[in-house]
Amino acid sequence: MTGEQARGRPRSEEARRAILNAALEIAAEEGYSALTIEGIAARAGVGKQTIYRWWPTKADVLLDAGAAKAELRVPLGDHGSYAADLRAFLTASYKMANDAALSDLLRALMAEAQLNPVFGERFRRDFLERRRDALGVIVDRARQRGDLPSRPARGVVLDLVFGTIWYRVLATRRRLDKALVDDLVAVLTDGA
Amino acid sequence: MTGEQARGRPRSEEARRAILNAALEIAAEEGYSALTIEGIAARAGVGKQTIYRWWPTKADVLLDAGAAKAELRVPLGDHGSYAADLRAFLTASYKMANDAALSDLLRALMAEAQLNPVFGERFRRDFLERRRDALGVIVDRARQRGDLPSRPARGVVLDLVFGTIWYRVLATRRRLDKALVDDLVAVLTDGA
Amino acid sequence: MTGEQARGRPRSEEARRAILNAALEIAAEEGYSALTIEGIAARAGVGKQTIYRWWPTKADVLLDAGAAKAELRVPLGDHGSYAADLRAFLTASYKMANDAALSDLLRALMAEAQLNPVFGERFRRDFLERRRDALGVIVDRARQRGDLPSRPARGVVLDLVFGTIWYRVLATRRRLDKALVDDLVAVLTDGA
Amino acid sequence: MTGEQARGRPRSEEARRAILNAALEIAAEEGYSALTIEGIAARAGVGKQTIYRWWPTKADVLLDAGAAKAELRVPLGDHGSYAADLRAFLTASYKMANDAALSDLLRALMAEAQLNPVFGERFRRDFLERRRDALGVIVDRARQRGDLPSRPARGVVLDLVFGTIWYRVLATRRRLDKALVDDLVAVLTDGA
DNA sequence: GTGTAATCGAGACGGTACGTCTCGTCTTCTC
DNA sequence: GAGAAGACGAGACGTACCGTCTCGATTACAC
Repeated sequence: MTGEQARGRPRSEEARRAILNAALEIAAEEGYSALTIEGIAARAGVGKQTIYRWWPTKADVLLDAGAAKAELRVPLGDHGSYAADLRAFLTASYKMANDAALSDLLRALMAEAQLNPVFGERFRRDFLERRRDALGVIVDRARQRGDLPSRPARGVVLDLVFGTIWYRVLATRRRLDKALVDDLVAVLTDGA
Repeated sequence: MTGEQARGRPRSEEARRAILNAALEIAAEEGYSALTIEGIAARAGVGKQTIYRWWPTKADVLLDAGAAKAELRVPLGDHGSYAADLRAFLTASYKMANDAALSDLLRALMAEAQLNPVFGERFRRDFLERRRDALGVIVDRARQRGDLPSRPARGVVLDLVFGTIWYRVLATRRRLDKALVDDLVAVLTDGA
Repeated sequence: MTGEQARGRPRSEEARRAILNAALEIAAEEGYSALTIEGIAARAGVGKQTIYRWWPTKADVLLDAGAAKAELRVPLGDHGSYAADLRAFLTASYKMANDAALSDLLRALMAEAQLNPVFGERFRRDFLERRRDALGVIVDRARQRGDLPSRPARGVVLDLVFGTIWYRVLATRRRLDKALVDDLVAVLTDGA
Repeated sequence: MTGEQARGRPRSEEARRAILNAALEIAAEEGYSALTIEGIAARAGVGKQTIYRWWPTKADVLLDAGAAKAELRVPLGDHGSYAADLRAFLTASYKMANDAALSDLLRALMAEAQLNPVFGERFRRDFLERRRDALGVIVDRARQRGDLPSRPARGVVLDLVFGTIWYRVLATRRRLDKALVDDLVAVLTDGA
């Protein structure tokens, strides 16, 4: 019996969309730190309570709003070799990271994850771990192919790839480019 | 004679110390997001204006407070080889990263750097770049020794090392350990 | 049906009363210059915003708080002659002026009216003019009776009566007494 | 022997003048409530301490600054009769009261006198009582001449005259004019 | 001339209140 | 029962002034 019989007025899909759009717009136009629940409610033409009823923090609204857009852009198709798979993954990733709106969003979410431990946990589980799993598929496939160098360990590969990307996004603010991809692939595949 | 002639009552060194200590204490006890200028002022027994006079944001107070402690813990002595230098640097770094109070501080500052672009610029210049320069010394020394693999490029080495460390601190929250150091050294020195 | 349909949570009558009481209490206990919006909010157990939402300045809070008490104490009943009406009005007025709490309130409001022109306009319209109108009724009735001396002009009677009372309250701080009432009545009725 | 032998650097007459001028200028340009000790010091090019050393409050600075100007404008010459003396006094007074800058100053000082009891006492003693004494001379002279009506009592004459003037200045903000003077003289001299 | 002492401009100090902003909750009527 | 509206208690923000303090520099008189 899945069906708890819904009673009363059903949730408004229109309000939901208006909230997510408003959040993305404000974040894009004025920056994440200018984003407030009050502002979202005002722009969406929605009561504050409607937001609080469905999302615990403004970061969750944003995470929800950004989910569809960022999801599934990463190709996991088999390109025949570890190096080729890696290259495809990295290239797709750096296109995301070089999208200013998207990287601003990610930086804000990562920041919020540090400041709010409860959101941090959700962010890690719902976003970061999924990304790790995606790259993990590539690594596991390489291992099965016998394509994977003995070092570094599987976990370290993930740390190293995502660490480098995130560090450029958060710290140096330099664009990710083909040279970086080449170096990372070389390093992880024994310079083949 | 650099000396701008000081006019008026000189800055109180006592107040400065009280402010930095109070900030560190509150951040340690209650977390960065519970840190407020009002709280610092109250605990330090100081007027709020005295804080605003010398620091633009609470993050700058913390950066200043943490500066002395975090500085110079990194050994740049010559250990005879690139691998040995790297290992020493990484070992020292992960001891810092595994210090809970210190890593909490760093996570908060990195978060704030994302939310406040002006502080971000200061954080990058006054902290992150200095750390890069330190590791840069090791890489440059290796190049002179003829010890440095052709790949990855100097800049990528820095991104990769700091990226991995920061990612563990910010994203996976897993301790840095000897296995990680070993893998990083292996990867960067052609698995020697 | 005047009724603008009220939307949202209605104004809290309880908060309103708590604010007015707190303001009067603080003014009475510590004096008008020790009265602050923060203090009122704290004593009333109310957010500052709730005060700012409904009153522009602390003087307006006090004016509102004092309104009910000061109102209607002035008898306008017909005592048969101009002299008798005047005497009744003056006697009632000086009882008000000799009430320490009330005269402190009036002095503070008159002072604030000088310092803040916008409040001054409100004070004049909502308090001073109403008082003038009350005495005006007595003067007009005397004129209809044929009881009114040709001099002074109607407006000057009001200036003279209220001027004398206010001057004692503001400047000499001497109590108003029966002798003053007798002299004023004599002067205004041709010493009858 | 008045002469305490002055030791140390003597008081700067230049600073004193600069302070009084600055106070009058700011009060005239921005209004009394925008007048601050900091503002006076800044405009006068003077340290705040120099103001606090010589005047207890900003109202005292203003009282001092206005003293010379307001003083002695009131003629006490003998015009031969009580009515003529009164008329001369009132005419001079209403010219003062109709001077906008001067009446703004007086309103501010009277307001401050209500809010700050210590200044109030000084204001009463140093300004209001002197004005009463001046008019008192006229009344006393009338009594000696046998010119004075039996009513109202001497004190009430003063209350009534100054009360009416102050009330117009503080409350109705209407200009004082010849008609008022005529009515007051008539009322106080038995309509002679 | 060489103290000694009080003044001066400057500006930092510990405080307090300001008026605003946003939080997350609540209370109403409407759909 | 969900939603829009908007008032509520709470509390931090950054600013403005308060009145005090601590500097170095200046200016008088006393020795």
